Amino acid sequence: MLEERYSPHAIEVKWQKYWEENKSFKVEMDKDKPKSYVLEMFPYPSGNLHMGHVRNYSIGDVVARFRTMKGFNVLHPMGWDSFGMPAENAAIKHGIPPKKWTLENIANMTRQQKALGLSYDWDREVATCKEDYYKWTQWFFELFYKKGLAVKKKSAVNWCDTCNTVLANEQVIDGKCWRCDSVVEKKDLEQWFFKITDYADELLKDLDLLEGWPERVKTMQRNWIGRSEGLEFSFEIPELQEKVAVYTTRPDTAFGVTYVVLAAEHPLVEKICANNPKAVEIKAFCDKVRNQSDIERTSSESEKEGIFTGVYAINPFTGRKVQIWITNYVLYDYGTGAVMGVPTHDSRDWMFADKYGLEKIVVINPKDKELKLEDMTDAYEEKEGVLVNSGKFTGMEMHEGMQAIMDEAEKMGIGSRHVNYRLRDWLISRQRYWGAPIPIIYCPHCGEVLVPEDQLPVRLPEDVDFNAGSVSPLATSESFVNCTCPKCGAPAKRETDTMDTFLCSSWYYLRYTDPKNDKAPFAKKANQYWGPVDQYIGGIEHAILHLLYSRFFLKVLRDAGMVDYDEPFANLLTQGMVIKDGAKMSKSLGNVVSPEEILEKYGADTARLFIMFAAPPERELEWSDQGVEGSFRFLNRVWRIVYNYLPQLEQKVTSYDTAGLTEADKELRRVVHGSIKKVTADIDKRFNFNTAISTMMELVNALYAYKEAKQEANAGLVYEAISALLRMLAPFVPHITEELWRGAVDADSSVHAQKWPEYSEDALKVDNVEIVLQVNGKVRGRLTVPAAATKEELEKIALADANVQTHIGDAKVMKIICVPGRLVNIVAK
RNA sequence: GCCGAAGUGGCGGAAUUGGCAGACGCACUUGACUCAAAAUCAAGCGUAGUAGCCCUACGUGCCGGUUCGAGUCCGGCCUUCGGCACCA
Repeated sequence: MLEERYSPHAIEVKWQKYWEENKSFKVEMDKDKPKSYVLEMFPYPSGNLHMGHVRNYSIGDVVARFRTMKGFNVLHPMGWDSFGMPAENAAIKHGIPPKKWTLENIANMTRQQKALGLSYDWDREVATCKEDYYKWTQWFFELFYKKGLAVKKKSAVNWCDTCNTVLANEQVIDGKCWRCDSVVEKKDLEQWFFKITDYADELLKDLDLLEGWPERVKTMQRNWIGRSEGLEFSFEIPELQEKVAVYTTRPDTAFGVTYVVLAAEHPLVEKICANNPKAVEIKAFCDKVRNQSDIERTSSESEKEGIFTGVYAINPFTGRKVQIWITNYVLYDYGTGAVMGVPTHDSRDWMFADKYGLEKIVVINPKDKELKLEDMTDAYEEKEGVLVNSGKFTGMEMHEGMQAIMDEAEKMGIGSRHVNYRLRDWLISRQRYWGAPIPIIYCPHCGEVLVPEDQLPVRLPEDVDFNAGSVSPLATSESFVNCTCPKCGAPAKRETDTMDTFLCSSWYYLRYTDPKNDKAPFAKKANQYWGPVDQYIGGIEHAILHLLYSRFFLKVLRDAGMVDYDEPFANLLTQGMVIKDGAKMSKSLGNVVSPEEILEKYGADTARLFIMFAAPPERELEWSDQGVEGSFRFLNRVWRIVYNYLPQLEQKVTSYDTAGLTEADKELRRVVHGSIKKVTADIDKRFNFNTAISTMMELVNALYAYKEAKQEANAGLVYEAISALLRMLAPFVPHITEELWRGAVDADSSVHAQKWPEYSEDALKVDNVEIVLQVNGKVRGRLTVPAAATKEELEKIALADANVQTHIGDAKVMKIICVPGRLVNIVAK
């Protein structure tokens, strides 16, 4: 029996319990049904859900429930990205073991998620910190290792002193640590890398396949990968009997080279210093540059500095002797770590040449004029022009010259065409405790040895000192470090670093397809059925990090034959932030609204409805307490109208005779079917949940208007309207619709097990339409005409209109434009 | 500097293919109900002119263009947000 008043808490608890006990959202493979894999980015178990989570999960839940009703077999799982620093910090600060802290947080956040009424298959839950998960993370490390994609190498890496660990390039934002904002230092260390650069070209190219991704995210990834094409060629250094290779994207300016610059770390520096009277000075300069932080070094505003080495190189194209300099503005780890200096056509070189009085030669002229050095105030960098002062290439158009000079370099054997990427290899080792240990053993005889597969997982020890400093806390556990070599049995030592948590999250979406498998990370069959993710939903902050790493991971697995598609996420929706008073919710601003507080006051359905209604999903969402109030009001309105129509619904009349409908009936029927058409398209094609909801509000308004109409309600029509309304609202507000469905439509079935409603074209038809009368494009009147009116009839009616005639006045009618069903426009002069 | 997204009432936002700008909601105003208030139901609500309706003019960041007709298309700017940036 349906209560007269809507009381959210009682019904929400009731249906949540029912769904849980009945495992209502459990799914299995079913070859007879089309599948859909809907996934929200799994959270870090920080302890409490925030509004961003609620938004993320509400969007996912609407999509999942909608597709289920549309007949898809929907995979909609949830899990935990549960390794990471906060757990370790809790251990350091409060002495709570990371595992305990993490599991308690997971328990609390799971409770909060369940209170939102989300349709997850909880049997598929994964947590990356659990042994049955990180065992496979380690297994993947071994796979990458065997394929030569996991390598240990020494290089200058990013070090965060606050977090006591190295960081990947992607985790350094503006020279600062992504997590704690401390300035990152460079350190020369031997570390484990994943060779993501091997896949740079494919990661770039395949972005074109991702039609269902936002342009913004693809652009960010393109920028990050940073592909450039150019020429790599060498200058001879006769006095050292050496060569120095440079990389340039402007080979057309090769005849304008007046000097060569090296990065301070360049290996030639040492040779240059041997028997060099300026050796002490040069070394001091290089030390100074190397000690600058990345921020100082790479800021384009900072002063360019350099020192002349006293050594010369020969430009292979001109035979000219040019000075070799060392500077702070050349990056050692991009290209060859050395650059040719062309002051006239590169503004950085211009500044440098000005400062140190180096020669300038014009080698490109704009198409229509001649450059004169004395008139120039900066380099000419435009991408069009004609070569001059360039030997046999003089007179060539710039792009033609570029190709010709590259051909020449290849012919001369001094260089070749080359592609460079900004993307660097992914540094995956971390000197931290709460992560998956790297499954490597160092043996004094055999060297680096993988832990045999049957000995995985390498378990995290518990007897560690979390304040170990610049080494991983794992190094303080004797029982962990000391082991025997799997190959020769000699005493050996374990690797003590753990893996970047982004590695754990690079494959979790695959585990969901087969979460309990203890023979493999997932069965190929399960993945063939469920994969790839059809709709991925998450924050834009992962545009590069997680989304790039996952794409890389999947391509490696594809090449290993484990999956047979190219991209992990076919469609991506990046939701906007939830803000209040114009700013991101934060403790320091005091503008945080906690989900629990809203749930307590209004219930989950109101919270979900408001979040879906207040803004389109990709945009920022401005929190409004009054808006929440409005959503609550709407749900009450829905409740009341259903309650009001109980007498009609109880007759169980489920059909009606279309011939016997009154005008009011027809109008309601038209709104019902029009709503079904629009709501379906808004959810399915456009993800415009806000307009879907506004359409349903209009439907509710129409039901109120129908109630006011001076006639008896048509029970069959009312049944159709209420039944469609509840089904369409069900993905958004699952509890209230379930209660109303069972109480007013069908006590024995769940609204969530129903088919999505369908509309009939026939019901959309109208007898009369209102058309707009225009004179010269301006609206001068409105008329209701039969929908079937012909062009000729419309023209006649339009010309007869009094106001239209006033506006035509004495002018002559030139022509009449008729858009049936919309307007008549009279062009008069 | 390069790349991307966006600019519409007091506010959040609609207008999907070039065809009535402002759907829906919030806020506000009024009426009904009530002793009263809340809740609810009904109505109004871009700006200006008009007591008021009708009506008229203006109105989607700015300037221009195409078109019978432009929030929407084209050219040129401005502003805001986001990404990359000494990447040769």
